[in-house]
Amino acid sequence: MAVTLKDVATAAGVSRSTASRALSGSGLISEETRAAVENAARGLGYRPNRTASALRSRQTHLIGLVMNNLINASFHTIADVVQRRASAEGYQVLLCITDADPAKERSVLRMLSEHNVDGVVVIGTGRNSDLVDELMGAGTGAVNVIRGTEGGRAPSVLASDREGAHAATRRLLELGHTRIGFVGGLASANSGRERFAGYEQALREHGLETDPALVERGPFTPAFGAEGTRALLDRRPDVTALFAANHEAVFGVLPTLVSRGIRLPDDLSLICYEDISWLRSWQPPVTVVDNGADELGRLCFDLLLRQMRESPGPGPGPGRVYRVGADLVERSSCAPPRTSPLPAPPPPPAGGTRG
Amino acid sequence: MAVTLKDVATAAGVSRSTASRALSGSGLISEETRAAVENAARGLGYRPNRTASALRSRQTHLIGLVMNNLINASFHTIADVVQRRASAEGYQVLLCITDADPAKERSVLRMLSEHNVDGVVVIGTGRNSDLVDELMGAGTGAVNVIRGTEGGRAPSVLASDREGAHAATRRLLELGHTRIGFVGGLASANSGRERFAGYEQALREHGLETDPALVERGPFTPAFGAEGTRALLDRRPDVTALFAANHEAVFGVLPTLVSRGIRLPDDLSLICYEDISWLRSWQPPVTVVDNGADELGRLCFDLLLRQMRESPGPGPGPGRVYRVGADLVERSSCAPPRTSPLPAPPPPPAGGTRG
DNA sequence: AAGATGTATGCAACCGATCCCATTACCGTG
DNA sequence: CACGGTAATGGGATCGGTTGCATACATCTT
Repeated sequence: MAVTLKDVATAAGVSRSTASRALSGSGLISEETRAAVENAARGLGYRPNRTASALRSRQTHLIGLVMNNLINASFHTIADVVQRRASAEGYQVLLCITDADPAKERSVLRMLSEHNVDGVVVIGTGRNSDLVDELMGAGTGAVNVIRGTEGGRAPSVLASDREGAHAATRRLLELGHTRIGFVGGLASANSGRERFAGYEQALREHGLETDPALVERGPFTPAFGAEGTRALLDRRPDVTALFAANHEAVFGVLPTLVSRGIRLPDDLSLICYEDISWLRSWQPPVTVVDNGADELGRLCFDLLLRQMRESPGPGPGPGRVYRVGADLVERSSCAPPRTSPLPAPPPPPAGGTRG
Repeated sequence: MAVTLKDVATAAGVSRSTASRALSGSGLISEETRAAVENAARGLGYRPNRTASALRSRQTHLIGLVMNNLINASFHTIADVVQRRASAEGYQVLLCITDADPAKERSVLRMLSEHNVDGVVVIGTGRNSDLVDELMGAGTGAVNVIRGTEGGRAPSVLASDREGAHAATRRLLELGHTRIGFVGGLASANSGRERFAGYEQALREHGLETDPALVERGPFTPAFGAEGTRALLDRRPDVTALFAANHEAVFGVLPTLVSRGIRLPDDLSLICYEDISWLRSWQPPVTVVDNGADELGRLCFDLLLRQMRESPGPGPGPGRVYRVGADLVERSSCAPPRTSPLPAPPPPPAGGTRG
């Protein structure tokens, strides 16, 4: 039904091989035959069959993008960047969502191998390095992002969670804050652990000890952000600055501050992790740590592309680790500590009346 | 290098055809040969080569997902749902981002055709129905979501923007509001047009005329949401309710209300379009119109699956249009109109001091 | 002028699974 | 016993490009 290379060859009066070489640009072809073939192809509306091409040439121009979910902002930023870079280089992206379920991850990696992808980007998963190594053994490229594998052959592109948290905390200390609250993720997550470590390190370097009463750690949810903030403010009303260590929590932290009538930066200073777009349009614009999600995406695809272009694959040694820096983006949510107490906690939910 | 069907066949002592039938489950196979082949396959770690299978059987088990961007919440919700449903049915998703650029769209659709995808989901684009029709002519399935094509053969799954906006506005009217502000998208976007129409219709049905001073329309950005809200509040301080007609604007609307010390629902009632997760954890939780993004995703994939399972494709008539309802999700941001004026506009940015 | 390079092209195998068709084996039945 | 029918399997073409090798002819070398 569809126009095949054979049709083009016939129309141009050459053999299939010649037509193939003319269109792929490889091999020796006279300028006139090339033109003839190209005209014939255009005239017939020829579309190369990539499946057939992939079968023979062992290049599918497909890459797999394996991630826990599409909701997390860093994840879909990376997905976005990888997709754009890939398509600019003639690769298509197979989107795979695993819900952080190791069994799904394994089945997805098997699937990708059956589809003969040329490369794999694995976001935020330090697991299954055995399957990834197996893929690499078969000549497939692979890169880990956000989380690396221990001892796997694939290179890793990691964020600088500890450094970012350290910079944020130090900035607050420099402004004169000494009672800095931490609202962030559990130690069970790598990023939660690292960011807390950065926070503690900055305090230590400033001669302060971590005060457990100033620390709220819990799941990566807005609900926890709200709850944790409330608890922290109630327990330590003398807190003068807050470090919100992940953007999911921020969705809970900010509304809670608002509902208590706490104004930034006069009543409280706030720094958030990850540069979510709406933190820019917040009143006032919120100072954030940009974890470099764009750069993570760019770098990891470039590493993958390099692997895919080199013939066989890298040596058997463990994959190199690359770091992408985190930047403190100063906006207007930080100031020196306030001198008077925080506004009173909110009045009990009164029905529709106002003072 | 890799284990092929031939190896499995040899190991099991049968021919390639028999091995193929045994593994694919089609055709007549004795129970014992099937078991023998399956054991051989397992033993050798056989992975079917989907590229080869696709070439011969003309089924790639790939579907294309074409969308403007990954950032828009409805879009990535739909992408998420489609990906999950697809992978549950053994299909993989090729992610294509077009930035709403018609030229990119066309090149993406051509690319998908070259990759021989079994189906295509086109989100939020009413264009290029010619290329989509061409795909369908070649036996590929296709579905439009959010926006349909005029006269194209692919079915469309549309949201109920007008009805949703109508329901929201009516709810505010029922509470007794008569000065209801509209902050939303330009008429150049379909959703902007439809939602505004629903707003106007509800007012009309209530015997009210649209007051241009209460309407702010602009780009789908937080910046416009903030700016529009400020302008509207300044122009009409007697406004008692606000309908924020898209979630991008909401990111600007809410902070602006907060910065003016306007409390929900006592000072102002607010309804937002699209059920973004953090509107649930806002203080107070915000009443929203859920445009049914999940259901849009589910339905459009089911329609696609049906097409892909039916042999050739639908008749030549124009594609059917399906509607997914919009639900008003009542939370706590709405109340009867206030009786006293709004709090005064914010003080000029004073440097660090507070009353 | 004969041999050595080099350029342009065709032939045919090939990638790995699928599937039409032929073949064989085995059953029941008139 | 011959014959029709069905179940199970093998043979080999096929999907549509790609690619190694052979071939043909032109150009260059000494």
